[in-house]
Amino acid sequence: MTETIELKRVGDGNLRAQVYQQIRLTIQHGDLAPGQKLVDVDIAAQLGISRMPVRDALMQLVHEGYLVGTTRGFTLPTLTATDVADIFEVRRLLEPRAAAHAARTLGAADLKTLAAALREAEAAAAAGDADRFFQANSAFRNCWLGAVENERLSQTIARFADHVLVVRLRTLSHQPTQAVVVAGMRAIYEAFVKRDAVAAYDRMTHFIQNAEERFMKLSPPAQHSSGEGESMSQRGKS
Amino acid sequence: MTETIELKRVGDGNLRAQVYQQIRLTIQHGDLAPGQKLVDVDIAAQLGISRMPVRDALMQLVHEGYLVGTTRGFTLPTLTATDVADIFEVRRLLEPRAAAHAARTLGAADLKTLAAALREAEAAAAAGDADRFFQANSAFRNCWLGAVENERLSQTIARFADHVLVVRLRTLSHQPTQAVVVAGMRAIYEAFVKRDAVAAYDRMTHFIQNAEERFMKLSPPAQHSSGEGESMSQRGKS
DNA sequence: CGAGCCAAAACAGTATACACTATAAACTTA
DNA sequence: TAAGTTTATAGTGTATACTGTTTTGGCTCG
Repeated sequence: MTETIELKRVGDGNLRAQVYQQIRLTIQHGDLAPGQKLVDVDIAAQLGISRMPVRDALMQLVHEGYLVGTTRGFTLPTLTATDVADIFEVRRLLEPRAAAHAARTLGAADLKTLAAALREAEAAAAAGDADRFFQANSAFRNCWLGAVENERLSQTIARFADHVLVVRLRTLSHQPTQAVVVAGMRAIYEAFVKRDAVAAYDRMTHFIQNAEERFMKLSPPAQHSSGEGESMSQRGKS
Repeated sequence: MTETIELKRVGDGNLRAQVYQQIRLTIQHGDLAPGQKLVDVDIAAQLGISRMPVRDALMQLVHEGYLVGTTRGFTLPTLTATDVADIFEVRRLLEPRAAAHAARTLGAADLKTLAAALREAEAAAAAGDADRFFQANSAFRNCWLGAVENERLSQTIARFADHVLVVRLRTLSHQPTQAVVVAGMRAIYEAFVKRDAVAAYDRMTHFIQNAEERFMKLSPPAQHSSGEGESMSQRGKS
């Protein structure tokens, strides 16, 4: 309402999928104010389509944890420290294994992409450009994750990583954190180049532990589930 | 069409959630023929409601992997050997850790429930009642999974376990398999009773490995993603 | 001046109707 | 008789309209 986000349809076929993609990219890019309300009818009007596809897309995003559906519009979830800890626990379990897989399956082209993303991240860190750094980081992760042959594994990781990434935008502006992240990326990259699955596993473990520590240290602590923060109230689950 | 499944609304709040629950239970219980087509308008007529809530529920189930949405109705996915292997890999990563958690947090009432489920499973196995065995198995799992304090972890596990469980119905009728499963349940239960997180971790690891082996050995092998089996063609994902 | 209540607006849930697409079956032709 | 084409039907995708609920703002009463 107060600040209409610009949305454009991305050609993909299904309207629902288009809207879904668009909103998700908007969220991932951080173009969404923390308290911003996403209202289906508004977005529909902005896109010149009806409410239904928008509504479907929003509900899918809610189900995936990108949004929370309150009684009054959809909005970004405010992750508590517990939420973040939970997500990082799952990531710790999954990502090292996935990295080990990737060490086996990454192609030469992928390694080139990773190298480019790594350089980009270093440049962005040196320039203090948080946004570029964020993008390079995502590119790096998407690349090696794409090489993991277990689709369910990589998709699950991508989802959970995205959840914290939304909040992590803040800590990623922090200069020392950027340095730590770059070092971790480089270590992982080198393991990939050597096709050393064990090293990839270990370094990814280390990387995630570091990321969590950094996050916990720097996060503006919306402490444990006090009555205020709405946290993640999943609805209608088993 | 040919065989209308009986559906009843379960009181929970909004229609979408009710329908979702109902269909999911139907799937989990195995009351759905492998080739059965789920058509929104049919279900809607059967429940005396409109298509929309049914459609939403079906799409949610598709997104969660319980169903696949073809151009002609929704149907059960036919998991290939690769699919099953992928799912078991994720389960191997997640469940031992979750079991270790549960060993710490399970209450006395929970242990009673687990003991009851275990006895029930043993009785069902002795009687050769595959259906009862299946139910007891689910009760056991849901109980300890409910005690895991990391919601995201337990929900992710529940989902993946359900996916193979649908297909596992077949192997679970096999007498020797039932014996193996019961032995595994008992081992895990005893670790829980002793509140031994390490033992719970190890035994769960062993249990899942066993389950996978059993499955692979007995499964009517819809082999690797040949052109025929439609497998899991997720639509509109990243 | 503050608190409680009532009314109106905003927004999600649900229903119905229409359009478009893909699949399958039937008919025609070679 | 077989193969290709066309048509019909089944089923999803999208739109619009309506209803119920919750929240917010204003008004009145204490």
